Amino acid sequence: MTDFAILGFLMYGPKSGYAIKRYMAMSTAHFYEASYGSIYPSLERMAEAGLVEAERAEGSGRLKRIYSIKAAGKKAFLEWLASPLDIVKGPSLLLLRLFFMGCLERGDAKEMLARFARTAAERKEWLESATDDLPEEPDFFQASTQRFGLAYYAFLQSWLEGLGTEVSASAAAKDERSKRTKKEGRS
Amino acid sequence: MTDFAILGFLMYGPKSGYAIKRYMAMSTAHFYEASYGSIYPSLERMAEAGLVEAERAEGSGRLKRIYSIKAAGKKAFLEWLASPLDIVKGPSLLLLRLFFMGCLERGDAKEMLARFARTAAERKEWLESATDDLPEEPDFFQASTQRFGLAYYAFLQSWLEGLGTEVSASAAAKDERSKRTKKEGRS
DNA sequence: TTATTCATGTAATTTGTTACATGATTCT
DNA sequence: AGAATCATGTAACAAATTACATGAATAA
Repeated sequence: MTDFAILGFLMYGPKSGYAIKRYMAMSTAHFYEASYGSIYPSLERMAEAGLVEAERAEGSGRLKRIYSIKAAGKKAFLEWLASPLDIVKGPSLLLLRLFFMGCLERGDAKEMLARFARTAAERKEWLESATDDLPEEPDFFQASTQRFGLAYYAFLQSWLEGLGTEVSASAAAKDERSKRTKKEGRS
Repeated sequence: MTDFAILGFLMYGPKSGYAIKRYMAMSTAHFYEASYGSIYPSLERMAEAGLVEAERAEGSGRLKRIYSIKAAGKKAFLEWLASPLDIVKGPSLLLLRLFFMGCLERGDAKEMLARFARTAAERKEWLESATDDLPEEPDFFQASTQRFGLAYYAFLQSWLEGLGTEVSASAAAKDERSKRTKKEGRS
């Protein structure tokens, strides 16, 4: 995946490995980010494979590689972009937790749901305020990933809150039932 | 993560590695699944660490290990369950694609969005029909992961469709503008 | 009897992170 | 002069997948 993400950034112009990482941090951090430990080796591999080429920056004593995407790289990237996508691949930490929450007491479970909902709200706020220092104006689709994030966190928050009230409601219903049972037992 | 998922399944009773995999396929497949290559080594590791214990199934010639969770395992599992969670960790293939869709022609992009929306709808249908052969009645939270899946795919589908119509609308607006400009140019 | 399902395991590979090492350049 | 940022890279480790190898039990 790293390879294609890097190629994608290079589609918008030549960049150094360092710059690619900076771009990621500013624009895709909420759904994708790579470390130097994967960026530099990936660039080297792709240079060997002829997908990108490095230009040693002129003058300066220390090596400084500016990579640009080559025709083969563009082809590979566009093929990847158009290839079928298994839309929700990858494990969901959140759902895995949720799946096992029956192992907790109801009170603890409710608290956790509330905490998750709060986290979703916080992430949303963070994303709202993080529209700041983008290098260039994001294009329509780049901006849409931001908007997706906002919509998704909102969805998540309300869903988790809904689940929390359901848990309360079912607890109340259970209390109701057991009260009635006791009464009937006494009568 | 594998370790905790496995411990979670063992919380509901002793199981073989094979059975754990089967359970995953039937109940958590849409957000988490592990391979034998991670399940068996994980069980072995955890047995060494005293989190689980294996019982060789009686009689049968071939070895067959039924694992049960021990006190230390329960403790570790419950700690994990209650630990703070970075709610949306992990890269999103979908958003990465979306981010770079400006590299495509508008028509191709629209088509891709439509395809993604269709995939979401299909996943939803698949999930609806996959409520079939669960081993036991899922509890409230287990069932809620299923419901989350349905709600999420619905959200995804409508969001993607909305984005598609936005693309069309902006294309139409652009056409409008250029038409007007031409007219004004002529007048 | 033959195919399928049950059942366990390993080796190679993939893919990535973390932590470290190094040094140039620019701002204060 | 010193701190922060720019900049590249590697080695150790982690986590998991894929493909393979093996064989017992059971259903057709």
